[in-house]
Amino acid sequence: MSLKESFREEVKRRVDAALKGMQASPIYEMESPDSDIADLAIPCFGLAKQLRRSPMVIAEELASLIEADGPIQEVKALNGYLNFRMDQHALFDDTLKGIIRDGQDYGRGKRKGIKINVEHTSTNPTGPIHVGRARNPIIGDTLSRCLRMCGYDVETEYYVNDVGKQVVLLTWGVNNIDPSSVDKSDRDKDDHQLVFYYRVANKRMEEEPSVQAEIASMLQRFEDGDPEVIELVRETAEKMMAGLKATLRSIDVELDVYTWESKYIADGSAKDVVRRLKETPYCGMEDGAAYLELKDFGIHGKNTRFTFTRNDGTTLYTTRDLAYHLDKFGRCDRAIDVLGEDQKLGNQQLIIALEILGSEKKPEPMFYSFVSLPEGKMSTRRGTVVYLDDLIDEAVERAYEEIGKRRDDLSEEQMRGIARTIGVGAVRYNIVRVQPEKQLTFRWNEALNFDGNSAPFLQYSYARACSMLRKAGDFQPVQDSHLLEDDFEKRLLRSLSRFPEVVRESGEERKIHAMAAYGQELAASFNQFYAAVPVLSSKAERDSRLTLVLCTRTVLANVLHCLGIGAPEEM
RNA sequence: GGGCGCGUGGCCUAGCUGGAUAUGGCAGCAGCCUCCUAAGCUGCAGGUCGGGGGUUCGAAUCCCUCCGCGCUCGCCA
Repeated sequence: MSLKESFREEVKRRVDAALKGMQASPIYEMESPDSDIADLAIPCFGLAKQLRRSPMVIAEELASLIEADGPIQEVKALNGYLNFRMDQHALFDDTLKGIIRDGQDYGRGKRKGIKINVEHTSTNPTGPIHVGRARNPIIGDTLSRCLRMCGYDVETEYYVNDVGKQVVLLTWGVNNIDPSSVDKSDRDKDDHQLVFYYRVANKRMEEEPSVQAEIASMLQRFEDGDPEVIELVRETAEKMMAGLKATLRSIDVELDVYTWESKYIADGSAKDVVRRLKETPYCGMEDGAAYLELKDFGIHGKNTRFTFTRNDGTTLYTTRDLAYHLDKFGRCDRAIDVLGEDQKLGNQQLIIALEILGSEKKPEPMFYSFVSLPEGKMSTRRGTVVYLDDLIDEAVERAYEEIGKRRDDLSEEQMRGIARTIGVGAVRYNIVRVQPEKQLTFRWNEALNFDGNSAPFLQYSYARACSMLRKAGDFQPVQDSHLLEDDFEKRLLRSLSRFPEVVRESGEERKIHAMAAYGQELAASFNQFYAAVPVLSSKAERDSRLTLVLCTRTVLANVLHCLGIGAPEEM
């Protein structure tokens, strides 16, 4: 049990005993207020009714009945609250020891032996990743890292939609449109080149009935299993995917598994799902198409039908998605899907259908709202997009300029390397710092913010700590906090002690923005300490303070690691 | 129209399983490099927590209602 847990237990034990002495039933809340007020507080308002006395009086009475010793350093009544302070030095010593002992594993939860599959990104291979969708890989990757830190075995997976009209349309375009009639991207990446074919193909399909017919027949041949068309589509999708993977790599996102949707047609599992669904009592037919009636499952709206075959018996995306999830469940204990908010209804239907199929596992969706532009929604088809590649380039370039303003002692290569770390970090942090369900409007000046609540702020603090430790040379770490008496030092120690709880919250409750907020808090505590307390020039306290810097560096590194953001040793 | 989500200082945001003066940041103003990286630090200013009802000792938080924004309601993916 951690020190904080045993403190909590002890408080509970003593409050229970005191209430018993007052002939009151021990029904009360325990909360953690701001750390400058108390470590643990019990509001006495609820007890006031029971005891027919004012909360202030009750708090005073309880305070007089409870002695401060052991893990409890102080008991105080204030404003109708009974406030407890834990033995700070015990906590601080414990924190320092823990960080020095565990290093990069400080805050890591116990290995759980539970395998979680996190599916994320999964954007259609019809165009480059744009900022509207960029939340997906960044949220997915960050969540995966936080879950690993919690002690789960995590596998990340990209579900490639290589089936259906969109990708066939693109394939038609690539193979039938005269390249000289298509705009060229100045970026030498297949996803950027190919998207122009996609746009032209879309336009021509809308305008020319002959093109529409051609694409329809191609789609038909694809679904009939024509190897020639399948090969062509696969080729195009592979090219697109190579571009998408390169983009992901540039923001330090790599996925463990790529699963192609066409697999579930080829291996017959999608057909199998159709067969099984048709045997259920919820199945109905309309004009030859099979559907599930979901009105008894809490689905509202005009249409409670979940159609799972076309009238020619071929499968739909949702059918294959069912087969995919059943397959995935066989490979993990839990499955988390990071999805755009447009998938909400579909996902709800998917979960019900899985239940009808008798699946014991359910996917756990995590939704995010789309990023829009000030002038409206982003659209690959219309070309009203900001591409992630362009955002990254711009961010890295900006970071490079900033380094140039500050440093003249670095090589070109060093500057480029640091610029990349900072630029990419800034973009990732900016997305992860807000709750996923908040709708976001993309603005260049906000996306490229390097001050305040930003990745460079955390990175700067880390680099600062590194620099101090470099200058300090060898020293003996002091795993004892008795020389750290300053308020700035105490606040920093308190922040450091909170990290394990933040790991738990970010993974277990899937609040990855809590990790970002914590990083900001820790960096701020450190910078304040830095400004107020001399370290290298101090005498008796030097080793103690250097230990504090060392521990801060370790925890900042762990935070940045959870966020998937690089930790530059200088900047 | 139905469902789901969001609405917090000029802008972004935390808090939302009810509790003490509503958290940070950006932009603004005023200071701080003879000391460990000023991408930093200190201070000032800025709030009807969308509006209105209700529940409660207590509401940003729960309930009702209205308003605004987003997503969605395909034999698309």
